[in-house]
Amino acid sequence: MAVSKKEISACPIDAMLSVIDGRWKGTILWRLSEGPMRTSELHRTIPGITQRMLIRHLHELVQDGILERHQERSTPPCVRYSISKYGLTLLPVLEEICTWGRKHLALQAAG
Amino acid sequence: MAVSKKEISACPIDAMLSVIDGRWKGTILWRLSEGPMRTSELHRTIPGITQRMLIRHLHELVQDGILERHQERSTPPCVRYSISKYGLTLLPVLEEICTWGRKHLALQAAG
DNA sequence: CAGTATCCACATCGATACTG
DNA sequence: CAGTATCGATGTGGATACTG
Repeated sequence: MAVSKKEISACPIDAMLSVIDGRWKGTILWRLSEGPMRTSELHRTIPGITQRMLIRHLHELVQDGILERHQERSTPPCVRYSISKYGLTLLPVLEEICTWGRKHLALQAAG
Repeated sequence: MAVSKKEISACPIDAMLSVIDGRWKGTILWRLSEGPMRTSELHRTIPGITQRMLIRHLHELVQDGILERHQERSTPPCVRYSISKYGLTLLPVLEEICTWGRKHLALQAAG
């Protein structure tokens, strides 16, 4: 869109959507809601995602305060991502979204 | 995105987001939650939206069953849009999204 | 392993002009 | 007034190769 959702927007709905908007962010949060994970682990368990998009989305989520990045200084490097305390406040909302979405899919299937 | 959110997706979150995704859909639903409105009325009260995008989003929302379109056969034509019974089930979720978004904006403003 | 750099494809959106 | 058609801009994501 011409006005990127990344811009500062006065609309609270857009503000929230901008955080979870992105092809894979929902899936990423879903996986991480089960516990911290390494980058490569996420990469393996999310079919179809490219490394570029994975890293990109992870960093954006960190930027927004939703995720935390823990790096163990070692060779080769080991980075773990987890949902931050702030990110936890997002999960109930995602649940609601998911619930509605499930019903919507069921209705679509029914015709 | 390459895989359009309009595609049939097995992910409930994407399913819900695809319904409200679109530069202006949040705002449109917001306005219509206060009551039915004519196309021109919406056009006037949503600053910056073009006629094309307004109509486009309205029709998509009708397609998804969220809105209802009432046409009075007259010259010139008079069309009113309102939130459908099904669309009403979406509003509480939008409220949740909005609430979280408001807090998020407040935090951003705080730094 | 984690992350970056390029390059490209495509969907969405905006501007404008037009129709019934 | 409600809606369509056309065209161009651009943002987002994908493929691939590369670095520390």
